[in-house]
Amino acid sequence: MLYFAYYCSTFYKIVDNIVQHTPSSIIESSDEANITLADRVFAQIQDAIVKGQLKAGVKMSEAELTTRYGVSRGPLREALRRLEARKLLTRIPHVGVRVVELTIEDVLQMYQVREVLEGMAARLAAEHVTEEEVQGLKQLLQQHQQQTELQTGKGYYQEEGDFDFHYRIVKASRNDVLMQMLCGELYHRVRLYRYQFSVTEGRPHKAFAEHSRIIEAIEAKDGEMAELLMRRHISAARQNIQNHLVGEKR
Amino acid sequence: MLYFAYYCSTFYKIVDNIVQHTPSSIIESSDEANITLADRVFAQIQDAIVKGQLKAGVKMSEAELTTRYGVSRGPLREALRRLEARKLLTRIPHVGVRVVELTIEDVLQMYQVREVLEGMAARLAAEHVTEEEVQGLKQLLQQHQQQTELQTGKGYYQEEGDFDFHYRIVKASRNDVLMQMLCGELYHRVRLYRYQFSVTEGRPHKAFAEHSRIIEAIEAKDGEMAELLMRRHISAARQNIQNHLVGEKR
DNA sequence: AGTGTTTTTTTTGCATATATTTTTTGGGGA
DNA sequence: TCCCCAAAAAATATATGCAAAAAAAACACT
Repeated sequence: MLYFAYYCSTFYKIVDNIVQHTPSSIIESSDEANITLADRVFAQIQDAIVKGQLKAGVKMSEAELTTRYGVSRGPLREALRRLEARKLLTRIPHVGVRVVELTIEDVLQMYQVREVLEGMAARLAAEHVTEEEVQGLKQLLQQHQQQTELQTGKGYYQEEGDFDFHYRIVKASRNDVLMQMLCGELYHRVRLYRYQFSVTEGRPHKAFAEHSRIIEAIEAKDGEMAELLMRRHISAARQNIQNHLVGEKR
Repeated sequence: MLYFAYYCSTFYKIVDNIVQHTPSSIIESSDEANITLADRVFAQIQDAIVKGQLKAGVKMSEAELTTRYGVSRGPLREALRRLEARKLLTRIPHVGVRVVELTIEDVLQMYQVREVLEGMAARLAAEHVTEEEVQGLKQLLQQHQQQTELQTGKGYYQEEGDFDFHYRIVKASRNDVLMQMLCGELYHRVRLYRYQFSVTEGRPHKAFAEHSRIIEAIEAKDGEMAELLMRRHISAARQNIQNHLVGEKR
């Protein structure tokens, strides 16, 4: 039973933070359906929202969701409350919930916050990273390079892969509060934006080079430099968004 | 009905973020009980946790809570899910929820994150603040001064008043994402820590002087200085905690 | 006496039924 | 034709009942 509790918290980690190593079936419980329905449907709906299967702004009636996901309204509502707390749903009492609609301002603000938080993460990562983690990062980068060169899996690098990179650095920071803020909240909304605006952030090669330098700084235990590079990296992404999206209203 | 929606979102703001201007009855809906029970009990339990009425680590059985707060288990469970999402409760499936227990490491990490986020908030506030907000901050500071001098309301300044100060600066930053992260999540846990560790952060005069200088920098639209001062302010608080608490285990 | 097992009890998880509230729709009047 | 009001329909909010799992207690055995 202690084992059971541990198992559950592990599952949570997998669901809550982006999982890179099993990019296909994030949702399904690996072994048995010992997880509560509320947890399962929470992960399912979150995934559907973040991947754009549930479009922004659409009304999500409870009746429809219960039939689609095969649960009763009790656990469904618990899941909706959690998604609401994550700002993936907006809810009006007695009216219902909708998939959140992001504005350009929201996205830019998210990147502003990411800039400071991930800068901090990079600095801390440089201080606390282990040799294994550095090797893992290098290996990941190599995978990205191959995929970029081959021009296959273009989407992968720009989505899961990118988040994988950032996720690992945050993890290496050894600050759980930071980890939760970035991986448990912001990342989901950032992923959401990519679908809502259907943007493909067309600077993969540049981003790749930036990732490479960040890893170098971390490996050299140069926290100051790692922070600076990471901030520039995210700032560049933000300006890229700003250039592309400002003008197009919404 | 549009009015209704606006009313609700306003209520949310009041409940979600610390309210200073009506420090007594945060929980109760001002007018009528048009708010859902789940929302009300969420605010009530959060308040009880943050104020230490529900002690850290205690098991909270649903049956007990339903009788205490006079709601059925449906809305109660919705509230518990939201509190779980806020990391104020920890939950083990099929076992139950407990009030979160903070470790020293948690608190120090929280202050580390606060340092960067509130530094950013101060910088942005200096860029976006209005004249009215500056006057309001000065007025607030004056109130604190009086209370500090008279040695009355000592508790007020150290709790609600302190958060009020920080809250206003974050609000002046005009970044809603930042606002939500600090006021919607971190602050609750920071408040919680003060009760769990029953610490009175014994540097009120210093903190007061620091607040004063931060306001000056903001008024002068010196974002860089405001950020620096805010970071030092929070860093000092963190080191104060570290000095007092490290050694005492837990 | 202590430990392991089984039974009982309690608690959480889930589904359904009832009650409010909102939305829609239809009718009447200007 | 448009607008307003009322009644019906639909959706959300809440409470209750049932099932399953975990905790507690009683029992048996060594």
